[in-house]
Amino acid sequence: MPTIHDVAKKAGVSIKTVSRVINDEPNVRAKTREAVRTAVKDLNYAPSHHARAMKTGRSGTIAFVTDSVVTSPESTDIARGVAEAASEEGLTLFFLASEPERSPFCGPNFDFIRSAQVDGVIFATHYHREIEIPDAMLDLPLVLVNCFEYEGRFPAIVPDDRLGGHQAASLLIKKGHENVAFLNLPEDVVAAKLRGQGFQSAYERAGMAIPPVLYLKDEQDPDYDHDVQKHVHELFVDKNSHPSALFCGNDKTALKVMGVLRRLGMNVPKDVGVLGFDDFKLIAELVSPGLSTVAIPYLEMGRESVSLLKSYVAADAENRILQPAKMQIPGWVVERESLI
Amino acid sequence: MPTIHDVAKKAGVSIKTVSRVINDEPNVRAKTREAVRTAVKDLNYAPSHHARAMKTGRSGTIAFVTDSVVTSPESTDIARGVAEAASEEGLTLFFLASEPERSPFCGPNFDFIRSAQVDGVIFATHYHREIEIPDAMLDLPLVLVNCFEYEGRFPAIVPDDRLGGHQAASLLIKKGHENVAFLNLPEDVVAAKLRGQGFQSAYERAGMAIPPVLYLKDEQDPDYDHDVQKHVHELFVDKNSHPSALFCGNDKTALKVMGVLRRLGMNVPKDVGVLGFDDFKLIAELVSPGLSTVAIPYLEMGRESVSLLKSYVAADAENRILQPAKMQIPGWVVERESLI
DNA sequence: CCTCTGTTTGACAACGTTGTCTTTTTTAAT
DNA sequence: ATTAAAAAAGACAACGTTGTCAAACAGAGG
Repeated sequence: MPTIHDVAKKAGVSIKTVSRVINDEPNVRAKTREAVRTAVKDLNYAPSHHARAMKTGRSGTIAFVTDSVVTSPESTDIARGVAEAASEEGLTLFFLASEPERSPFCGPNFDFIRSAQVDGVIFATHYHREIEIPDAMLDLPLVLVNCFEYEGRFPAIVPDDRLGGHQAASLLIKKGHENVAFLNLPEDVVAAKLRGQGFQSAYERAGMAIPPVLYLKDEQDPDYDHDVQKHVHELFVDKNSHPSALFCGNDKTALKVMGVLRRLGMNVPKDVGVLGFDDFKLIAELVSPGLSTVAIPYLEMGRESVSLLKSYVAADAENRILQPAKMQIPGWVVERESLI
Repeated sequence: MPTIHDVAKKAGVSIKTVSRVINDEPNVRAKTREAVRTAVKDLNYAPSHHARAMKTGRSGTIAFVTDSVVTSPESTDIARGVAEAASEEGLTLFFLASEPERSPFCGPNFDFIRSAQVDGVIFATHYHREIEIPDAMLDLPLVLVNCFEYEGRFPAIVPDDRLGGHQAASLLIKKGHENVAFLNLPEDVVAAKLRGQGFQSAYERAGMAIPPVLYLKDEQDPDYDHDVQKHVHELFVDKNSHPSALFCGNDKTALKVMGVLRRLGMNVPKDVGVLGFDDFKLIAELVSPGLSTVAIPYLEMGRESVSLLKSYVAADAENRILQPAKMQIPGWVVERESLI
């Protein structure tokens, strides 16, 4: 690899002049600039990232830390958004995986973040939840995506799950569904609670009977399939309450539910409407009938985190402090064929 | 951020001694070592990645370049495998996205790879294809995943698509399906050609009539849905050839096909069997009936690429040359309920 | 032609490490 | 106690940049 010295020698100038040219600094004669440029081309010179970072203290890199390596649809979209936006902003991404059990900012990851002088950090979780961040992270611009800290010391970008539940309910109400049920995510999940609240509040405000919210087991649970089946059977067979529509905690569950309903001899959407959550297109668009669902813009949340981080980095450089805020990102309803 | 000098002063030793301790070098007295260790802890010292990389020439980072930011199931699994394996090996990942149209190793990405002194590069494509690599990349250890170079100058890890097609056909034959059709990927795709060959050769060897291979339009094509429908209609309505099973180019297509069949009033698997390709679990496991499909271990391919890269980096360090090889990774059949 | 600006260029230190070599200290052997 | 050898510790340069400051140069006005 050629260095700045090689370029300087080839162009017959000092290294400082080369430095000026490659950084587009003023006070270089056009002719000199040209000479340096050709030398750079000829030698195929690329300035050393490390030397630069060491001298200037900024590396032009940000660390993207995630608690599960792009495994859920949400985390995949967040990662995509972050990657795309970073690339557009000229930032390079360090991709760090944290073991889900441990705190994301301890051990090798944390050491690395500190040693590598990253300009900032984005931490994303694969489901909406609260997390703990060690004090040491206060030194560095950090943006949270799909998670938040209780004390609110860091800016966070989270989906507005309460609104999402409300939107789902509003759609159901608009379509005249009075007898419905919500097959929600597990109760200990932040999103589940919020969506449940939003869902019920919409029915309450409409002056209608408040529909039940049922909590399913975790998707990872080996009993998950059976649990879904059990709940659907309870509603339609045991209790025979026959709701006219089911709102599901996510699209995957919705698909499972549709399978169970079909096996019970019921037609979706004619006999029962089904409404999902997340708008995971790969599923929602593919299945027939197409799944109506509440969309959450995870990709845009990822993108937003980069531009938010940039503003924090900029503030940091000027020794200003930006008040961290929690951004609740609204979703919207996507109507396909599974609910009429 | 404290530096090695701060630690040295605090521990009352020279910087070189600190360096020895943090690098686990010998010839340091236990007591001294302990003193340094506590100073490191107290000051919360982390050695500068950049200074180190500059001095030693190795950065402990590898660049993961992909032509589409984790958008297809394959690329997601490859990325996961790479990320996991890299983390286990103590390597840190640079995540670079290349615009699909342009060569992956030009422009900012390429410059970055050169300036950042990465120890090696992994390049993955989101579908199996041939690519061109500029000569300049010969300087650096580079492993290709899901793609290959015509000249074979770089090691490549690709799925054994011919075998995959063969395996699918063998299963169909074993189950007694004589009248079948292959709704393949678009003809210009490498994988399509190979799978088609493997598929037909199995029937040929069995001394049976060679079934037709039909090529679908690209999934991105706005006419894709219609194209799938057209082909299925042709087989079952127009020509009335009524195959007993359909082998599909990927799981997504298989799902579409199942939808069309259902609308035609046919039951899967009783009236027609359906076989997919890729074993994209999110789809294959979720849908009912569960989709039988040919699994390709993309995750393991990603993992493998990291260990392969490591051996190339090691060889490079010793000035040895490893002969690049194309690894054809075999898949296997996963039987669920869509084919009897 | 000389001086005074203002522009262009260069010399050198510094960033935080590790490698090389030297010096000091300890241990072992006489 | 003396000496040789081995072990431990340190001084200093170097990696490839950029920032600071000083030097050289060009152009304008007298």
